[in-house]
Amino acid sequence: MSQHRQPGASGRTGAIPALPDLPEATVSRLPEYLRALHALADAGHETVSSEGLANAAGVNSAKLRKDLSHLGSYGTRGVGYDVALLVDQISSVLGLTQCRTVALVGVGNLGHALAGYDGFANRGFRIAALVDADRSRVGEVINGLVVRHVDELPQIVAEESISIGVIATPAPAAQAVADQLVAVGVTSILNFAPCVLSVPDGVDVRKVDLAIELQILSFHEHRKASLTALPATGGSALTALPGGFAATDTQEAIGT
Amino acid sequence: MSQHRQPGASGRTGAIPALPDLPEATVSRLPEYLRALHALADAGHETVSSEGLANAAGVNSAKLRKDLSHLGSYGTRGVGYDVALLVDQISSVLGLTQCRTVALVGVGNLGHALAGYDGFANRGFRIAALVDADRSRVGEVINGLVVRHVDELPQIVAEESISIGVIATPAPAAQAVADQLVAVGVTSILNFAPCVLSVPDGVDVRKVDLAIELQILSFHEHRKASLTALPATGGSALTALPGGFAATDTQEAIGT
DNA sequence: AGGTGTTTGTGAAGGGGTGCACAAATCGCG
DNA sequence: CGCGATTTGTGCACCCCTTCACAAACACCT
Repeated sequence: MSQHRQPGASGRTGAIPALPDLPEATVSRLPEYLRALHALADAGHETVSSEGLANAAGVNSAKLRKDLSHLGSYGTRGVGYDVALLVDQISSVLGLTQCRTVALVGVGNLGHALAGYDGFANRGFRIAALVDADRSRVGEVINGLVVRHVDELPQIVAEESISIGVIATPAPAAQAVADQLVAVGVTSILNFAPCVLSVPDGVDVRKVDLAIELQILSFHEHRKASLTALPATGGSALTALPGGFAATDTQEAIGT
Repeated sequence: MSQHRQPGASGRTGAIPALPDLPEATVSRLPEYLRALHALADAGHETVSSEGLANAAGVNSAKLRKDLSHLGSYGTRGVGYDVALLVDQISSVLGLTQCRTVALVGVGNLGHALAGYDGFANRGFRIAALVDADRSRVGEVINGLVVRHVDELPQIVAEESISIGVIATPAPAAQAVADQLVAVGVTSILNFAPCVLSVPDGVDVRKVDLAIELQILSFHEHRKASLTALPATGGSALTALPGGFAATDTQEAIGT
């Protein structure tokens, strides 16, 4: 967090949704709750207890209740939460009531897969434009979309109201692409390139680095191997590896 | 963290590496430091100051120093850190001195891209096996590897010493695949399927959900739009939110 | 209506992470 | 050899987050 929000700045009662200024940790878990709720709705459940939803989302039930309490009181004591109501509430808070359009830059190996990934459309995102800096790829059709040149970004943003830019280029090209996205008014970027982007204030960048995830797993694997190789100091339960970060913080990040 | 380690259990001086029991937040940042260090080494730098490395990794310099201090004192006051030495140290701590082999399950859209992603090989990981449950895909050659059936996992693990399993299947199939991986002895899983996996203690699962990242961005986008629509109570700066959270987080991992 | 059982919402305690600010340590130079 | 400049390593205070535990609230049954 680069800066803390000033304490009273969000009070502002009277506005339409009255933004509750959610803790960042809560925001990062809301999408997981939403996914679990959709699954429960598909399974026919009309209400869920905090315990049930917490299990489906892989978190502690107390944590779930506190998270939801930040959105307001949408549960009924003795009964639980109304699934449909909660879906609407969380969707609204996340800004998913309107379908958000995404521009994807870089149609290499990874970009190709992202362009065809159906997990986006299922959850309220529409890839509206494919862009690449390599003119030899311009014109190629992927999943019904024509690849356009990165220089056309201004027109593209004018045509479709792009709200998020996804960077799937090689690392050396990423910063230039980010600059171009910012220049045409994009204020949210999802970066798959393994490098740090520098952007002006007001622009959000989230980074996903597939290799980093593997390296973190490698660390734990390494540690587990070292421990089991030791003659067991005094604790006998080393085989079970009580240690654990097993499924907790894991099982949901990107949390960390 | 599902459980805390008992206070004195890790002291155990005398073992070969003397595992320092790193904070989880530090572990999630080490890969980013490693990437930045490689870039610096390629650029010809032999030493870096904490300030320089922190900038390259997108973190605070004090945080970086504290993180590195957990590994031991490998810096020289008044000079900085030896790049090559630090690369070796971090690689060693992360267990990257040996090349780790990965089995990838699910060669659909996403799996296909992961199989061809060169970011893995570059950083010490080798995809040693491609596996799918769909027999119509078995035999297909991707990036020089033949797709094999998931039932062959026992033989595959016997041939290659698999240390990490990557699940890139649709959500409904993920749990069954995880069970099979665990059954053949895999204790680290990277899960791209949008669902919660349940695994026994001792098995680490990290989850990467591309749609969740977009939803988190959507929230901030939504909030920014609501705020700018307001007459601005007092705060004008919206804060870029460059920092992030553990694992897959903003501008640095996942993160978390 | 009243009692009982269930579940939410939250106060409070504790742990962990972050960042400031400074002392200790090292280098280079006169 | 001593001094100043530079940079690391870390004690400390603060803040956020997590978790426990419990009172308040609601539904259902008799």
